[in-house]
Amino acid sequence: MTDLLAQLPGYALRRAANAVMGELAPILAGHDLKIAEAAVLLLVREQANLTSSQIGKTLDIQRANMVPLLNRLESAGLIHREPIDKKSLAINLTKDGEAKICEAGAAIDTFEKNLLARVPAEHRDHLLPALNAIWR
Amino acid sequence: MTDLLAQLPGYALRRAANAVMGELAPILAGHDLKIAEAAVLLLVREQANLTSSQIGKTLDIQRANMVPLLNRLESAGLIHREPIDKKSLAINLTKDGEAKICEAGAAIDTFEKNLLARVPAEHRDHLLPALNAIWR
DNA sequence: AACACATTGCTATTGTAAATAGCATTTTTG
DNA sequence: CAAAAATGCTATTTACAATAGCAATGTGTT
Repeated sequence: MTDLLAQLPGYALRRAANAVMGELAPILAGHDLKIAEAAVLLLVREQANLTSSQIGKTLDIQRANMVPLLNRLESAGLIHREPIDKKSLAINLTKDGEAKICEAGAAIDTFEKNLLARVPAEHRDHLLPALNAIWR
Repeated sequence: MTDLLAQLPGYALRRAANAVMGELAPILAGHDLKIAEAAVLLLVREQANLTSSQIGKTLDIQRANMVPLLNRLESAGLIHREPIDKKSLAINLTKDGEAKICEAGAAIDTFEKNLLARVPAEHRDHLLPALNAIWR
């Protein structure tokens, strides 16, 4: 029908991302996490002692918006902030945070597998490198 | 560095879409259009006499949100609404609307070409079918 | 024809994510 | 040491999408 729009990579990208995030959000909501929060937890698990601004730079979240995000994770007992020097704070997972991202991570892995399964086999291995080439 | 996140297709999709829309928005803003508005104009140009709800279904925009969008396009003189029956309105481009989407469409085409050019040649032709398989 | 039901376009409101601007403190650098 | 940059934060604003409800019209069934 509207093949015109589906022939524009930009539009397809927009629709695909909306669709996928719209599916992922309720899954993570089942773990009481938002998408951006899960991304922070994954990153913090991989790399210890990151500061708020380092996380923000990596995930493309502005400093001002990191504050309420980290506040929520901290008051949920998932992370803790520890002073590095008199200016910076190291962000690390708590025990609860490790457990949380462990179970949520499993759900994400399943989700990602299902996502890739939707892509025809001949295109599947090209998706990730193509996407990463666009933004990295 | 954070290869973990870049290995998740869902995350790469999110970041790529954000990056691309973040680049497209100011280009369209130069034509006094938002992304969703440009999509409507492209659709309406391709298919005459669509109703608001048909456009909404095609572009995945809710009826309630179609109203201010179409209002803006109409008051900008780009579209006009004409009664089909006593309930429905046909949306069509005005002369100005045709001119607008003609010039904006050229900018979009250039943008899309540049977007594809970023993708390594061996992955390029797989991007669109892979994305469309995800949401269509 | 009469009825229940769905659709259309709309209003009004809410919620949420992201952007902007500014500030005090601290660190870095030239 | 002085100027500039970085850090974490507050407060505000903007943009966007979601929700609920409504009157009018159209559709389908019996």
